[in-house]
Amino acid sequence: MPEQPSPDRGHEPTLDEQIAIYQREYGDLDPQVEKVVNALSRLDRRMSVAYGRQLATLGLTQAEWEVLKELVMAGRPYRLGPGALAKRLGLTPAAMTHRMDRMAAAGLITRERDESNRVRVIVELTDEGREKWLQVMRMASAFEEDLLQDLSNEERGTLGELLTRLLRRVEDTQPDADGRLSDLD
Amino acid sequence: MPEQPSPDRGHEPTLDEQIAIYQREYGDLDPQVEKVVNALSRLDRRMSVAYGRQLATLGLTQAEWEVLKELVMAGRPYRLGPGALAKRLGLTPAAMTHRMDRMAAAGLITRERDESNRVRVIVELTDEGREKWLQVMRMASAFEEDLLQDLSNEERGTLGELLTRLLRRVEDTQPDADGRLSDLD
DNA sequence: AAACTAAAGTTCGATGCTAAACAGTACACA
DNA sequence: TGTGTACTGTTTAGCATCGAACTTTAGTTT
Repeated sequence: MPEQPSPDRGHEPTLDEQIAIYQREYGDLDPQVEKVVNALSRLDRRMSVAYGRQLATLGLTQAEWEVLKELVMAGRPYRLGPGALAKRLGLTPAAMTHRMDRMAAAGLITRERDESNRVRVIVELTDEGREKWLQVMRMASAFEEDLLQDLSNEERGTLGELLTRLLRRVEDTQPDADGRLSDLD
Repeated sequence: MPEQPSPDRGHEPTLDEQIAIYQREYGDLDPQVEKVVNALSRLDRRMSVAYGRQLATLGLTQAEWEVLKELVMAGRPYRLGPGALAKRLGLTPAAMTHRMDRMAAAGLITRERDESNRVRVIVELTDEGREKWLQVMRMASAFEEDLLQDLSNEERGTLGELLTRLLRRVEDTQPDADGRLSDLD
């Protein structure tokens, strides 16, 4: 088992280690700024992975969850056209067509033509789809509460406020371009 | 141009609007927690998009950037095997093979057999690859500094500390499983 | 030595995505 | 009435990825 002289430890560096490396390789960095940005990025990644695992236990893919979420957010009767969905999710209409095929086959949505304008299609959440959404929300809110459990109420407020200010800044600086922005809240 | 009676406003809800909708559709939510989690998620998305745009102006894809970053992080002489890269980036070895093909063709890396163990391959950053990395770092650090410009030094410290605590929490709770975790710091 | 075992990387088939070409419907205007 | 134009959703071709089978090499065992 020759692994002694091998130059490969498969070990991910800690946040502080990573910042130290960046500073060594590129002097002109503010460690405080790097810490915020990299912590943010790592945190989001870990959350996405955790989320993905929870979805898998319910037999859902990330793609399906995104669509469910948008339909619920649209409010009753939980209807939206494929085009609107595609725009909200930042997908091409082509991708949406295929996603609908799969989700309709899985019984999460129905798809029918709009009789008042036969070019349009109406995608509607099924009862089963809505039930899945509720199950995910239960798991997700428990996970999120657990994630923040070490923070006091005041700290949660502070964090929310600081993040909101950053968000406003980036939204002002980098306007939407299209409508293409999605995530897995 | 018939768009008046259309049920589709392509408009993304604000953070507060979104949280209000969630509460309407699913009562059992802590708005403070939702605010933190959703702001985090939105922020990361916006940053990724901004980052992707900057990379594009340098003629780089996100995929290429990830590989450049890992090679530099490995330190001089900026060498790593495809397997180690794949693990760090959370890709299958198969995907790595193709990425290498493209990046070698683009002159960002070289790929040669390890003569001391002819099953292994050594991927090494070219001077051009390193130069690209530096260019990206210059743009990125400017962007990050701009993003945080509204926060005082003290606020930056507080934010970094709070995020770090969240990160520690999630790392303890959701151990790595594999080595598969990457991001675009 | 000869044969197992383990490990690294590549090749192969299938999936989901994008971009671009396409087809069908509704409204405007002559 | 007929033609033009805009808008929707689907189809097609190409690409990146994954999972699994395969090839080559190194070390281990007998």
